[in-house]
Amino acid sequence: MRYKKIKNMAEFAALIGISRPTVSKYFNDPDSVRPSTRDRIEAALQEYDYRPNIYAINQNRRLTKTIGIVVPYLADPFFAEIARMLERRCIAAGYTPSLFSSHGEQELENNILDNLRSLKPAGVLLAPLGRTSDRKHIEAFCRDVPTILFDSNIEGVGAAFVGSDNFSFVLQTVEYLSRTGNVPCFFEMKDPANPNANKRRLAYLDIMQRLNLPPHIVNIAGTGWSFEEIGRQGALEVLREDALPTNTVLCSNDRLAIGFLSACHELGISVGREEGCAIRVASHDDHPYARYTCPSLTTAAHDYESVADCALATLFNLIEAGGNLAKREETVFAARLVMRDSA
Amino acid sequence: MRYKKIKNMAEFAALIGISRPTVSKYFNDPDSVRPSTRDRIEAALQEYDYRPNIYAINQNRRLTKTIGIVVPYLADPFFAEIARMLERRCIAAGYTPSLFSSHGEQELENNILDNLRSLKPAGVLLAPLGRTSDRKHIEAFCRDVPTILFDSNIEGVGAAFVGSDNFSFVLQTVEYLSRTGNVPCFFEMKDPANPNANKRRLAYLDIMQRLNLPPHIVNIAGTGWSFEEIGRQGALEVLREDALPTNTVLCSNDRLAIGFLSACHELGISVGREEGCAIRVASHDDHPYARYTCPSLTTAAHDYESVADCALATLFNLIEAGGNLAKREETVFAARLVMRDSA
DNA sequence: ATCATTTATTTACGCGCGTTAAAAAAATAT
DNA sequence: ATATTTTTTTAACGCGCGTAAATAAATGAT
Repeated sequence: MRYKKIKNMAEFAALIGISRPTVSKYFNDPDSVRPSTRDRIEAALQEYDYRPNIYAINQNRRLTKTIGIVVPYLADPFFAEIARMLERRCIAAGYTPSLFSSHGEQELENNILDNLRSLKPAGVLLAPLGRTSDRKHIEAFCRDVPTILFDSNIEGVGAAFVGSDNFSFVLQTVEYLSRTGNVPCFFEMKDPANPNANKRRLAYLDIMQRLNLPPHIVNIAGTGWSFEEIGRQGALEVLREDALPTNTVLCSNDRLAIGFLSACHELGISVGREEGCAIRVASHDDHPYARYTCPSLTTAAHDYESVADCALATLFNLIEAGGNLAKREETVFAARLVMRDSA
Repeated sequence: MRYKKIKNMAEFAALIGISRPTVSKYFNDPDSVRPSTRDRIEAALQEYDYRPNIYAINQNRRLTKTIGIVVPYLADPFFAEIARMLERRCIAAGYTPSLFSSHGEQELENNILDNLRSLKPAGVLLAPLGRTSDRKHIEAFCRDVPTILFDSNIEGVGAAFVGSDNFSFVLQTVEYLSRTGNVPCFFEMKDPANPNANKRRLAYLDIMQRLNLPPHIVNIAGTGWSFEEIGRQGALEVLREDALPTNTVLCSNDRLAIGFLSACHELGISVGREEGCAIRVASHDDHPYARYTCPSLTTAAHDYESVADCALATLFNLIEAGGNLAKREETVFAARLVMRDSA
């Protein structure tokens, strides 16, 4: 490869004696030019190292090949994992993903959407902050950019929603726990930052009522996204005061449960479903680390793969349909109970 | 706010009766226009909702306000955490961060750099794949874009390197372990994907020699980035065969250790520094979850904050200096031994 | 009121590319 | 060789903005 840096398409085209529009056509679709021309361009591409400026392309194309992905908190392994799957699928489909984290803040979420608008993405996969989102802002964004919501629904916003069925999560864990032992209490933050927490509490209350069981909610203090530490502190407090209403704990999510298990270990409380264990702990999400807690965590798993597949399939439909779907569909996937050793 | 969408700066300028170059000047630096003009623009900004297209800006400005951040694997909480810190600091400094994950693949790393070039970022913070990086490609990129390497060094590439001192990590753990009990063996993947693994093994061998202690390396199989599972499988095998050369295990990194602890729990092997425990396990990184393993993991901690601060400070210097530093400095931060319960 | 200074406007060009319409050239068919 | 079809070239404009130079207007000092 000769070292001669080429700064734009005109220069590259001149160098090989082909007109710029033809080269432009080639990059849009290599099959749209005559084979002999294609060969000359591709030979030159080996020789010199030129790549069209993707942002200049995006500025001009009606339909770009960029897909925006926005999650509320990327340092949460759950979102890191789903983002990873989405990115890989985008790349496989010939798109360029662009990933953003709102870091749990409304202002950042708004900024990210404003910047995304400039990017003119073909479509956007947005997992909103949820309760703390700026609904109007997101609505305005969705009017301009084909957007699929995932993980956390905002009624009527975006062209579709794909996520997990919180009711199914709680139904399976509650049903399993109460069938195999004592009735679970529900362990959660009083003022949770993550979007699905409220739905899970409501599901818990609803299910307990249906099963004609007494609900017990254990609210712990704490704000922000450090769920493990919040769970641990909350658990230490509750356990020390012996304030647990039952010996079976259902945590709102796995990160709280990780903190809970850590607290139990510190206090020498044995956790598990086996004979002789003091308490059972279960949870929701099947967080990437749930397999590696001690004891391993019994939890209701997201169908990560299906959510990722469906979200992207829906987005591609939306893009092909020119940005509008006949009706706003909400697709939710049921949980899969993963029985491990903690309950 | 009136609903009237404004598509570009010219339209916005016309609407308020100010020339476009003046509006452009305002967005570059609000203080560069007369207060009365500034007020009119800002009043209009309340009224209508217009934001300049950041990618069009980047195409034209010599110095953009974008900073690229590239990490080898974002679903690894270590990288997620350092990326989070870097992003927040960029935003605080008035820059727009753009985050990318190489997903452990050379081809993706190369693509990301190619796209970043189009973005014309003011600077880039790159944590390369390391051994599996395409050195020439990264070198070529660094010639065009002011780049600071972090986490994993590539000799002579980039304007500077900021990271952690692997030798210091291993020195502290080995010293501590051998002082307080048996000599540690070194538990690692035979063919590790993460960049710092080799340096840690070499440091271990070096330190053991200096201390005149017999080195033992336990190599386990496995490829890819699922370190917890690899560590768990490896540990199960080694423990079942009773092939551990000593009762003290030093894992190359915390993720392997998490898997190791999980295996111990499965096999009913007690881990800890207390009397009566069968083995001790220590590790390196102070992974966000190291605090929550059972028992909590004794490890050598990265100085995340200092690495993030220094990497950005160096990058800002580089940017101010116009893209060239007098000499290529390598800054490494020492580890901090975090004594918890596992060793 | 006059002159000097600061700030704003006009005009025009550039960034790197997409896109279109008309004209020219090349390939294919007859 | 001629007519027909396909492909490429030429020329020109647009995207949304930065920037520079020349000119005009507003401000401040005297």
